[in-house]
Amino acid sequence: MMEPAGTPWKVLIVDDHEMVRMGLRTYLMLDARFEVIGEANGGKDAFETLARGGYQGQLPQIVLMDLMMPDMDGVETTRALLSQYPDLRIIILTSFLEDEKVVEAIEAGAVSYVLKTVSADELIYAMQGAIKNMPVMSSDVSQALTRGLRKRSASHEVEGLTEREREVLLLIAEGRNNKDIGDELHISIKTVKTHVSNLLMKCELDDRTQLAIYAHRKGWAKQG
Amino acid sequence: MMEPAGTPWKVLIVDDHEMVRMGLRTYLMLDARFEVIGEANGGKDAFETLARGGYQGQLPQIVLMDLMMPDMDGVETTRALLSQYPDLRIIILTSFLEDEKVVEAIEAGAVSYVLKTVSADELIYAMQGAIKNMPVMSSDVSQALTRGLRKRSASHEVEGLTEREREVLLLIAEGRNNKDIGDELHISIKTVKTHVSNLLMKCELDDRTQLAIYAHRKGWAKQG
DNA sequence: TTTCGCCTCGGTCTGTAGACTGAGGGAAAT
DNA sequence: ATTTCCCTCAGTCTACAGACCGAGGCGAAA
Repeated sequence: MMEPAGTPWKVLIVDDHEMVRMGLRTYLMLDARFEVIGEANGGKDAFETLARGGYQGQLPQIVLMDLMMPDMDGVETTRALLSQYPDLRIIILTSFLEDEKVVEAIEAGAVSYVLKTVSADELIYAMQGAIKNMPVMSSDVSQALTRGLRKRSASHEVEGLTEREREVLLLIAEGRNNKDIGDELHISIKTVKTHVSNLLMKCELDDRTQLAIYAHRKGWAKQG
Repeated sequence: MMEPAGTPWKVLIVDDHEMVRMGLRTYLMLDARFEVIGEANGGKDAFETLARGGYQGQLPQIVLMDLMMPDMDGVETTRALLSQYPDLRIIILTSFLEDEKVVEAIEAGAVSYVLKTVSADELIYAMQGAIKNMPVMSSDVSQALTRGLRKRSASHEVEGLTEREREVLLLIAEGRNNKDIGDELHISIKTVKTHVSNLLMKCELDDRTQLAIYAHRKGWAKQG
């Protein structure tokens, strides 16, 4: 990825909040090194537009991507985009600092993870880092990253449950049914049932209600 | 609240995300009827600045307030501000549509509740409504409001669970099945089902797993 | 006495849960 | 190269869950 002297880096903004897109555009208008070539209000929108040849035939080099979007998750979109366009530099923008999400985002190939509370200066600094493929993260974010990694490695040993089983367990602990869980995890209801059966066997319990209680007692459930 | 002809309405933006503030300011620069006189990055910031006399001695007439902020909640800030400055017109801005939050916001005195996904046009329309003290809400929001009110009125009676229903609920929260519960309480499985159905209706939940979680969240369950 | 709420029980019916069996693919370890 | 583990999915079957219907007894309140 060579910088053509004098040519601004082409930026795509993906966020479902128009006012955030507007704010970002305003940020970047201040800096001649970047040019916003397009906006998308969701992951699907972004993906489809790129598949159709980009914005006025242009492909972005940098993508600023919101994490929480209604149609396609930012992490998921990151994975999808990078599988097609591996040279994209994707920066995740988010309001919340969730340890797991940070890990997922970086795993998905995002170069940086930036909180929406940052100033224009800090964002542009992160974007400059992105060009050089150098992650620029605040100490908050890097702490969350290491915490998330620790949690994950720790939870790998938890009760001999697999990653997937734990995901299913947490959703059960939220009161979701199998159909719901399948939709959430993008797997069939059959597979969900398999995981539930395995959970019941491993935890030596009789039904999903007991699983939900179990998770809450262990403090694994959200807002428990 | 009289409109001085030709004088723009003074707006205060309260949001912890600088890029949202920037976006909003850019929105409002397009409209001469509004002038952003100040910004705050949180509830406390806003409150303290107003207490010190406002922004360059000016007090806002309209406040655009984010709901989720780290230091002081948008609803809380709304309540606090209105108790001091009852003429403020506060519009809540948020990313998420939570039934309860909508109700709380309106109760706190916010004139409107607007999603961050709206366009500049729609926001300005809501602000014009705010001037006239007329709530302008999308159908999404008004539905959430009515849903939230229903839920609340229902949950006020949730203490209207009968003795028997509470007993059944606690047993469900222990992970017992209907047969078990029937044996425990010396009643038929049919009667247990009746109580469970009534519980589901009163608590507005879908199945016994959600009932168990509900009881645990309320702290009603044993060893919860 | 009538009314009302609660508890009790029955039947029917549909949908989901969960057990059980079998099977293919991928990734990592040996 | 083989084993092993995990994730995935299918089909079948039984049991339970829960909705919806109706109904009787019982005690407290109007």
